[in-house]
Amino acid sequence: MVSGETRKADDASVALAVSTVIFALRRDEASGLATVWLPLVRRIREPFDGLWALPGGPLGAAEDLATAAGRTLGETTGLIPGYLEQLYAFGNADRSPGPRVVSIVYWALVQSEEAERASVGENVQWFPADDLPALAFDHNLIVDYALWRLRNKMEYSRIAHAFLGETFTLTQLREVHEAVRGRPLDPANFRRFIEGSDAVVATDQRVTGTRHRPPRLYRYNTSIDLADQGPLSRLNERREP
Amino acid sequence: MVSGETRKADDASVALAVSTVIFALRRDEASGLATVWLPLVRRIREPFDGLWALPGGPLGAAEDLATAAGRTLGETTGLIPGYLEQLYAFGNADRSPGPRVVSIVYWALVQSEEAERASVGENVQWFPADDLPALAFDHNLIVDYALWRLRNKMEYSRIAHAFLGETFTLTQLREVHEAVRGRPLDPANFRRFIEGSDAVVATDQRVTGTRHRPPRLYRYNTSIDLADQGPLSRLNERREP
DNA sequence: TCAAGTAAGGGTCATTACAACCCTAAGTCC
DNA sequence: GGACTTAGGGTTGTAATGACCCTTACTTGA
Repeated sequence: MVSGETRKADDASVALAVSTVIFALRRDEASGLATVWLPLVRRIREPFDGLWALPGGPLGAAEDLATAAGRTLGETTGLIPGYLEQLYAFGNADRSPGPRVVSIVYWALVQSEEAERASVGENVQWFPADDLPALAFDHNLIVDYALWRLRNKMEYSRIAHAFLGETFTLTQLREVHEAVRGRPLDPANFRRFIEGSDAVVATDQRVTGTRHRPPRLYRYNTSIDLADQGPLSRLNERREP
Repeated sequence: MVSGETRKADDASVALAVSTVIFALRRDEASGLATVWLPLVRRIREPFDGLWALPGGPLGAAEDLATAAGRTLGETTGLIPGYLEQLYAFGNADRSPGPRVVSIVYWALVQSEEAERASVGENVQWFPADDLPALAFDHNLIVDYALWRLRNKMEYSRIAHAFLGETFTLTQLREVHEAVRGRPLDPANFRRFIEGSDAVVATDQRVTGTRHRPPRLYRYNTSIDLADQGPLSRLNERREP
């Protein structure tokens, strides 16, 4: 008959971790097509010593969850995401051998240029999101879910610009959608769709030096953004069958 | 450079709680219209002593998160939900005075008849979801978010039957949608929509004793359900702007 | 200097989803 | 038997979407 907010868990050995699935796009030199990649971190202790895992770490004492996700991501990979949203809390009793771990997982997007700059070494590497090796814990499941959320959300939301810089052409924006959704989109229809939603604002600049008609540069319409995540805003989710 | 899955939080005083927002429909005697209600539990200790709060409790040592949500819900309210899904993990550092609490919140639906049977007393009461008093912690925010998720999901998903019994008429199903979405729906269009999706299967039974043409009873098409929650199934979410 | 090549950017048209609306069917009630 | 009520089926107009076409404006190569 009592709300349990302030009771402690009976078993104090439940550890709380925060992890982040962060995506960037990479262009394949051969085909010219972009695909979705993510950085993973090699574990250097048991369990799953030597396997690849999501970047993450423990929750700081006075730290919000999203802050912890950003901080641990930065500490392990050096990346600063342009978009960050809670994905799911994974806490099945059998998801980890040894002591019980509940992971609150975030998913994030980062610009390609930013991704290039980030530290990569023996213990941090980028992998193609739909062709991963066996990961530590239930992290394959987590990545699959995050990838599905990304694809789903790309269809109704305005997150694509988090993969791009300040300004971009509609073709670049279309290529982001094509990379995530995995199929080509009609350029004319895409243009009409984007300009119909006021997701984007035309600048008066154009890209010169291409071998064709110079495309106009666009900027994201930040007057709609406001807050973009979680329970504070209703701008961020929509459907699934 | 290390995945933090098995490290403990620096501050062991972070408590992990599981709470549930559970909705049922109630028909207003006067207007005949149904609205969304939820049960709350009165707190009997500090902080927020005497205020109403969501049912919940601590996570058991070897217990999955959803199991803990169902268990604590049953212990405090006696309700057994027909639908249960994770909502969000609330963990802002300032969401509770005193020791740090991270709450993993679930949302659930229960049949009206089941809701009637459940224990109600001085410390458990039902409230209309749109018109709540000031609740303990950030629970007003949580309920608002859950309500928004319910309304959103009702538009693309097949969860409405969780408010109803084994069999039901299309008018009953339509009234559920109307109650949640808060506006009347065209009966003919609704019928076509539902029969077009194979969400529902006609039985050969009809309801007799009404003062009009006897309506056919339907049953939900369980061959599509399979799993319905979380990362294990892709059947459960969709859009938001 | 000019033709070929390429993507930008604007348009049309057929198909489809959906909302508004109408009409008949099949019971009960008086 | 006639009025009343909801079930349940149909039609029509409109908006959204995909497939496709055409012109524009630049670069490149002959």
